[in-house]
Amino acid sequence: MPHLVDPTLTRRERQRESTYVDIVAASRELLAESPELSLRAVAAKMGMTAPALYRYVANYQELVDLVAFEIDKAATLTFAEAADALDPDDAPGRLVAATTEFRQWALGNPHEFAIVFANPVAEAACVRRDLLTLASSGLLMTDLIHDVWRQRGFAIPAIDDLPDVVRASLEDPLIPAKVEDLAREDRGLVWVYMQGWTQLYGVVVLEVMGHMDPRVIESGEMFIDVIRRFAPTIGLAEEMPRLETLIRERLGRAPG
Amino acid sequence: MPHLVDPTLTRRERQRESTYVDIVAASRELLAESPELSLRAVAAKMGMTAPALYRYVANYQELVDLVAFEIDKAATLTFAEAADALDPDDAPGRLVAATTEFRQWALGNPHEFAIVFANPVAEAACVRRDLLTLASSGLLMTDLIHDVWRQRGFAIPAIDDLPDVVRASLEDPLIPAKVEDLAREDRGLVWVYMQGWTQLYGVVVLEVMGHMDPRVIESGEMFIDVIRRFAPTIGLAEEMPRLETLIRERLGRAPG
DNA sequence: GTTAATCGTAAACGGTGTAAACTCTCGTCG
DNA sequence: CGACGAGAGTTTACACCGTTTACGATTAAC
Repeated sequence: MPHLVDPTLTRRERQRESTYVDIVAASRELLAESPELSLRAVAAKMGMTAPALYRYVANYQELVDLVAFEIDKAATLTFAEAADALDPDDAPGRLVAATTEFRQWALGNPHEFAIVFANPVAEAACVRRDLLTLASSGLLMTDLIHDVWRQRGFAIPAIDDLPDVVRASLEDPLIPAKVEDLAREDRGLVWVYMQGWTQLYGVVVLEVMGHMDPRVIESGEMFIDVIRRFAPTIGLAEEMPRLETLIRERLGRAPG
Repeated sequence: MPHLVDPTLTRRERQRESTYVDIVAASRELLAESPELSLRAVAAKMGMTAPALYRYVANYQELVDLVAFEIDKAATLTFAEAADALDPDDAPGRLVAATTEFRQWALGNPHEFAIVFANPVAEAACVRRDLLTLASSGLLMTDLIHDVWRQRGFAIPAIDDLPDVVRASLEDPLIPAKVEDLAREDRGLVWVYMQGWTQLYGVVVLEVMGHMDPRVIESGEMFIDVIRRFAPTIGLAEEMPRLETLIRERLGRAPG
């Protein structure tokens, strides 16, 4: 949990911080009911008038970015928790637990998911400059895949076999990914991560947006199928039966 | 091209039809510039006042549905054209051409794509009762995969091996898929289709929404990678090198 | 040629994001 | 302590949005 009572901050600054927290809280309450997030409604929920919010965000988009960023941060925490419920030595289980939790969260909080996802991805590279490089679900996922690789040592593509533009993207990624502690010859792992992230995000988006047979969504069979098809890529083919039961346990739980 | 001048229609009815066409045209012009589609702007662009539009759609959502439906229809036509540019005997080439065209169109018309995609999928099961069961990109894609199967005869999952809920979904699909002319024991093909559609839609959404390294998007390498990884599922592993050059040719073309 | 459906208008209501000017409450400094 | 100035909030106002209502004009039909 971040900043309890940072004494280096003046009273006004602390008050301002807490107002930011209130803004996010009010926004998320509204999102729990309606898919539309309006600046005026947020202000009203906080007992303020709309123009007052302009002391905290420059415009509506910045409000959305702020909320999206904080949602991502908070959700990532729950994904990490799901992983931490398993043995640290069970990297595959941890990865699968986090991804399943991601899927369950998305289905249970479609509006929050939409605000993080449908956003043009700028995602608050501004406003609150603190904690910006931390959190973000992407970083967690890289970490988890990295752990699987360290424990199971699956084959990763040789970086020189990859297309030029991909290589450039791996050596200096513009997308959240913890990459610094990876030797150049191991950077192919990041490509694997991007492949996996694409698969995962792909199914989940389709499910949340309802672009799939409702019964298939409800059952989670397509989600499992995607994971099953991806498993061999990270050396988890043999372990898949065990992981599948692990997934199905989590699918039963009420999402959210 | 649909209905030239259907003489069974009275003059008023024809006028009304053409107004619908105008509405869609105006909407698409607006979408080409701004991501937001407003009923008032559509009316203004047509030289009408906003309330007049309520003679044609019951509310804003219905306008969106109408436009989304027509966009899907029109876009599907261009996908089909891309396929038809190839030899009818080359089902794999046709499939790949259509999917690549789909991707290029989505990237070139992100707002139109978003309106079709971000929509709760109800997608105008109303308003215009004509041509409703036709078109829809989904149907085209099922057809193309079906052709590949007929020509190449790849292995499809036995329907009885699939989870119950999936089987139910295949026997009576709620999602656009041409399925009637498929024997029960061949219905596993529909599952393959759903898998492929999930993969395709997944990458494209990520690319359009910008949730990927811009350089990777620009190059299309992740798109190609997804197709390459899916190819074996429909028996196209050996043919993939040829298909890949086919894709790359299309990627060069300006999207839109 | 009258009638009635159709298509359009203007006016209005409540909602939105946003800008400007103003007020009040503080923390700071002389 | 008292003045000052920054900060946080208000009110007012504007332009835009979806939507409803009441009212004209056109036009097809009897």
